[in-house]
Amino acid sequence: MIGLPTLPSNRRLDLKERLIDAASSLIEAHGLGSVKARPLAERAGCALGAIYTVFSDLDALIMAVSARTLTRLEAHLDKSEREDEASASPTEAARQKLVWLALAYLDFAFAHRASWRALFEHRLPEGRPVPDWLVADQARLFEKVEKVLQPLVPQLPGPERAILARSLFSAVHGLVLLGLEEKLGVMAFTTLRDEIVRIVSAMARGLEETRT
Amino acid sequence: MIGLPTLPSNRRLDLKERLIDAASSLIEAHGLGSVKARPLAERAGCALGAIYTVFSDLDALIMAVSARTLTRLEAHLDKSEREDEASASPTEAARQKLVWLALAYLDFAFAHRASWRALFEHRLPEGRPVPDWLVADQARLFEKVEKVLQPLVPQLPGPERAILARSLFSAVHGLVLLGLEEKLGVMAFTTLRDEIVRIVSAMARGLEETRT
DNA sequence: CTGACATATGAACAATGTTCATAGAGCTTC
DNA sequence: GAAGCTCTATGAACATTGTTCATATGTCAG
Repeated sequence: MIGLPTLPSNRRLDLKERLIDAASSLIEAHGLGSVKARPLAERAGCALGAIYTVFSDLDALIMAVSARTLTRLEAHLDKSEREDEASASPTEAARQKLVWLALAYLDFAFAHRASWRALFEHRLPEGRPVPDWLVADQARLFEKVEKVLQPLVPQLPGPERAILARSLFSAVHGLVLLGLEEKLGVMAFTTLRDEIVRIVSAMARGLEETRT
Repeated sequence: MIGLPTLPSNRRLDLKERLIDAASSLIEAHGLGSVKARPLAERAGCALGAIYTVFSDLDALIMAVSARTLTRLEAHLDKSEREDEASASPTEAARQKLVWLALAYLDFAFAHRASWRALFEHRLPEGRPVPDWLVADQARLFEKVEKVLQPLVPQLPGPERAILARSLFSAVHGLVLLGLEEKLGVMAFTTLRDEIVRIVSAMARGLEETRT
């Protein structure tokens, strides 16, 4: 066997990494359903049983992939926030930011379709709770919206704003989800973009009216 | 023998019905993942192999369940439309109808959680196309929204209105989907109701503004 | 009643996730 | 470097699934 002598813990981490990579590329190539133990072992260059020395089962591996995808998604959204511009008014700027955030979400989903879909498609066996760290990772997405939302509805109490943020996120998520859903005939990307602009703008305007 | 174009005797139709019932109740009780061949056969009171005399595979059976669920959903939404009231203006009435439609969607999803979820959770193996009749069944949902939408955006050309209807549906779908998503901590039903009212109203108002 | 066709059956197969007895790698001690 | 000890990696074996197919059973015309 070639390879430099590595400490056991390094080897473990390395294997973990390789398995996540293998699962990622399988998902991206043929969807969540193609994550099978034997192909995974082959791609990661390890024995079948080795998988279970670093992950308790395939679900745990898939959640590790999800965590990585969420990190990348967050980074992608952060990038979009930096593209600020001077705007007429603070509410105008906030509205603009909301739209950008939504478009960035669409871009990510489009560019990494299968991985993004796997995030929501994957379900744990009945009765098994989602780990707290994964829930927290997802909750951070809502917080991003919440921050941008602040100037639009300044009078709204914090908890209600959190709920509103979740709702806005959900609405955009629905647009992207069904827009890219092949079951319904995928929408043209530019059409989808326009629709997101239209709906998010409409929501933002509608929200402003209720401000007082 | 390829395909199953056998003559539909009464016994066959009966078995088909029983299998759909069995699958339905399994889904409602323990989710899509619990639809397994052997329990199905037992519940339907038939032999294992009998399943494959009326359905080409389990996916076909699940799609039959989906068709039934869609029919019920449609009926449920139609009921909500009849609850009309005299309103101040035509646009006011349309806005109200949109909200009712969305709330009816939420009610159905809440009352038949697992079946409703199965509608979107189920995925065919890669490369197998969704049958046209199922696509058509789903498309009818969009049409319902489209009809209600007409008075709100009368100047919009037909095709664009169809797209807008799909977008509105998608947004509401997203709200319901993530609102009932246990992965994220389910929202209280009344909160979710309020949020749907808020968001749909906001969208409707926002759309009206762009009318001219 | 008999033969010919149709239908139902469940044992057997293939694909899959997971386990575990075993082989072997790495480390310590002499 | 040999011997012993611990910890890891291995893949054959098992359990659970969807699906098939040779066979048993039913049906009905003549």
